[in-house]
Amino acid sequence: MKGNGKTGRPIGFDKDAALEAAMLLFWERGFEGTSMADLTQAMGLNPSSIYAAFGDKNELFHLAVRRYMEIRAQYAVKALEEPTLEKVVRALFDNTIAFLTTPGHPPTCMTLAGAVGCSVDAKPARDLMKEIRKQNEAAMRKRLLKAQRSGELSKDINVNDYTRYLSSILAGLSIQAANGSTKAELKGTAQIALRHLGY
Amino acid sequence: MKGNGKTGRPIGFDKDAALEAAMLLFWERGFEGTSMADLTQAMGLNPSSIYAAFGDKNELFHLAVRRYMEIRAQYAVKALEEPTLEKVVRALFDNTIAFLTTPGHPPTCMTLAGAVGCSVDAKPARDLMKEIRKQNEAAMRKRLLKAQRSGELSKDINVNDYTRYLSSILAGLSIQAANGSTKAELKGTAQIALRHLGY
DNA sequence: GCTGTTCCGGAACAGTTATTACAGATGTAT
DNA sequence: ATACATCTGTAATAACTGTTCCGGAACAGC
Repeated sequence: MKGNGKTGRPIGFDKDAALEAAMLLFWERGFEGTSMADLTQAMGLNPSSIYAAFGDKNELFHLAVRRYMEIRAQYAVKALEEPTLEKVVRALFDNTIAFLTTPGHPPTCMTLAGAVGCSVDAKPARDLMKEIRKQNEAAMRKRLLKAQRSGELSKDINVNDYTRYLSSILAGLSIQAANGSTKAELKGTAQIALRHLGY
Repeated sequence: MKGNGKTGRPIGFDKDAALEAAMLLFWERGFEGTSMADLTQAMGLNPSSIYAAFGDKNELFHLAVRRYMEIRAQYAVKALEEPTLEKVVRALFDNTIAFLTTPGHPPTCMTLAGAVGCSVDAKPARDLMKEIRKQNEAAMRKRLLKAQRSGELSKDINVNDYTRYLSSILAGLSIQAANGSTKAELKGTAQIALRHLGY
């Protein structure tokens, strides 16, 4: 890592593709359930190449999660950018369900599959998942506060509680999907949620 | 396992206490995050004693989960036994929150901490968790169907969707608690949920 | 007292874990 | 062409994985 990168033998593989493969494997098996041997196979690389390009397992996991957030989890960010509160909430549900039922990746949030219960060694990974879940919630809260200021959300409502409520339902949907619920079933669940929310 | 158990050296430890220790460890660290070495230490037993008394790691996990369901997770069963639908729903939230905030054990459902994402070796454990989550949901559905027959729940409501909706919120609360939410925060969340449910 | 059965402690097992060392290959810059 | 920097493949590392084996201890029934 000390060179200027303009000399020496250049890297012989697609770094993005390799990280994508690692991300998908971590997503499916979690941090602890994914071994370096699994990763070498899925990424098509030797251990040394992985360590040189991405660091150790923890750093690789970090990078994989970052990639997940930037490429896969933008549906939530996009939903919060909708102009009205109703559109925001509807988009949150629609996008989440579309995300959870997209073929080619596990039907769960990586933040739940990554690590919930885990060994002491994997605690950093678990804390990272927790941190991201809280960040997502904070982004939602920010949007709901804005809606409250604009009058779309009653001033009588405790935004913190309301945020946690919404966040809970969405996390619950992820568990539902992991349980094997179909897209139609998830939509039915969301419809009831939306009705109860007044939409 | 061939003897009649009436002869030979008797067991020298409290089987229930040992299983309780194993259950707590699995609850906190999940199936994969808990090693046999961890278990021998927590249970205060040698490997041979564990294998003789409980079978291998998979069987021990099964027994631990069974103990969890019988001793720790009865709050959900009890809630469903309430006489009216409103009392059932209120008890589901109250009991769940009390459960999640009880000191002495992790602030999550074992069915979520046990295994969500995991290696292929741990798939049986993950499937067991999924199976139990679905069983819990089936019990809720049964109670809601009864409420619909008695007229407490509108016939226009799709009970399957309604069950999944309730189940989702409760699972979401468990994630909330794992995120570090306090009892007061969980109660605030539940209050909004109850209001939206019409209570 | 024996005899038979079971349990206990600890070492040993083969396989896997993440990680690194090393030799050779492959490129760039001069 | 030569020197240098980096990457790649393989093999080794030490620690840990779940599981089993074995000598001896501890009990029940006779």
